[in-house]
Amino acid sequence: MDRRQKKTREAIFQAFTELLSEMHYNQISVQNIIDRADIGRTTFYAHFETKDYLLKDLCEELFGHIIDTAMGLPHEHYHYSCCSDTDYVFLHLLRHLQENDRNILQLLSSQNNEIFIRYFKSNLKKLILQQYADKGLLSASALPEDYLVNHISSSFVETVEWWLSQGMREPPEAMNGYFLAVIEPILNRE
Amino acid sequence: MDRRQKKTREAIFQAFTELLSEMHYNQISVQNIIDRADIGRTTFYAHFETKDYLLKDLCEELFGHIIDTAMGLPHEHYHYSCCSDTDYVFLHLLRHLQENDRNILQLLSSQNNEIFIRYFKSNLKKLILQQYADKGLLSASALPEDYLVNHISSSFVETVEWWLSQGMREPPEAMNGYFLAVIEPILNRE
DNA sequence: CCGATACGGAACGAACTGTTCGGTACAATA
DNA sequence: TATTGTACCGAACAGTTCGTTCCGTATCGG
Repeated sequence: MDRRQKKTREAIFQAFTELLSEMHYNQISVQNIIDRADIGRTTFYAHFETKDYLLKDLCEELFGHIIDTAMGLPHEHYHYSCCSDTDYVFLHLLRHLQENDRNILQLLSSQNNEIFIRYFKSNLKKLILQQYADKGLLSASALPEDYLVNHISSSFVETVEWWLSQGMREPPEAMNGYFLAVIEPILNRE
Repeated sequence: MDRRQKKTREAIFQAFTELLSEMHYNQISVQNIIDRADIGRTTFYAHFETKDYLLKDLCEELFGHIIDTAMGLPHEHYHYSCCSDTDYVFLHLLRHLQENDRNILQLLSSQNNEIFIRYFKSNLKKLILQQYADKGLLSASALPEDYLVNHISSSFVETVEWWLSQGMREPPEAMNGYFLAVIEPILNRE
């Protein structure tokens, strides 16, 4: 990709991210983004059809990246790791979040968190399915599988939200413990 | 309150509710509401400072009403009811929803559901606190109380969301069962 | 019946949107 | 180095929405 193009795209993402942590999505105008990114009006529309598409692209970059690395993780590590895959994957996710990659924490705890929570959750479901469904952990329960998958991914996301709302005082290991404490009793694990 | 005022307010709520079930909140303009409600521009702004405040008022009417009746319920009924309060309150909520009071279902399952889910959840937390915390059901666990309250209210809301996404095929009793199945194992109930 | 007040309609300046056009700066290639 | 394509910029555009103002009319409660 052209250096100029990449630079502009980054500038837009950066400006947009800053604005998102300052005000609500609805209140942000394209003009705001243009001014903050210091680019021409035409340039913005050459990159993104609309503000909604910009949001969509940003979210796909953010959460697609995080979840994909987490999904690829067990395969790389399972030779060295003695503990259960599922335990490790969520802990890895929490640690990854703590590193605040691409300012994802500001976005998740901003006024706009609902937007990002939705993307986060929908990406998580794929991961949950890979982690649990394949192993038959969901099958023995009387509950529908998709109800359980939804419950588990929601519970993880809320754990993260609660973590943020508390100022991330607790270490990732503790949060992983909380999450497993509300999930494990439901699963079919003998 | 003046009849005219009440009538206008209702017309605005009605128009707004219709529009919300047809398109996304962001896409609705004040002009849309005015046209649909068939009122003057000045009149709208005499009632609501902005579109956001209109949404806020609508949500407070909707969820405040539902939760308040549910919170008052056990006191009215506990003389006649043999089953546990907590079991009954959530079942009552589910039945209440099924009756589709004030078209609340359209709103909860529309493109705008995130908005209403948030209000729903925050109102639910009060109810959860009343239902569980007073009885010491949350105390014995190693988990923080507000983490648990958040988890329980989120789980209920997601149960409702899942119910809607399935077209509400299952009866309220089944959904109540699902909800209790993921919550009961965590609680301190002997 | 009368004073208060809620409603309606027209018009306003300001802001934002998405597009067009012509000119400039930069990138890759030969 | 010269050329060709492409990305960027700036100004301007018509169209829409917003929130407010002013004034006349209709309706309410007492």
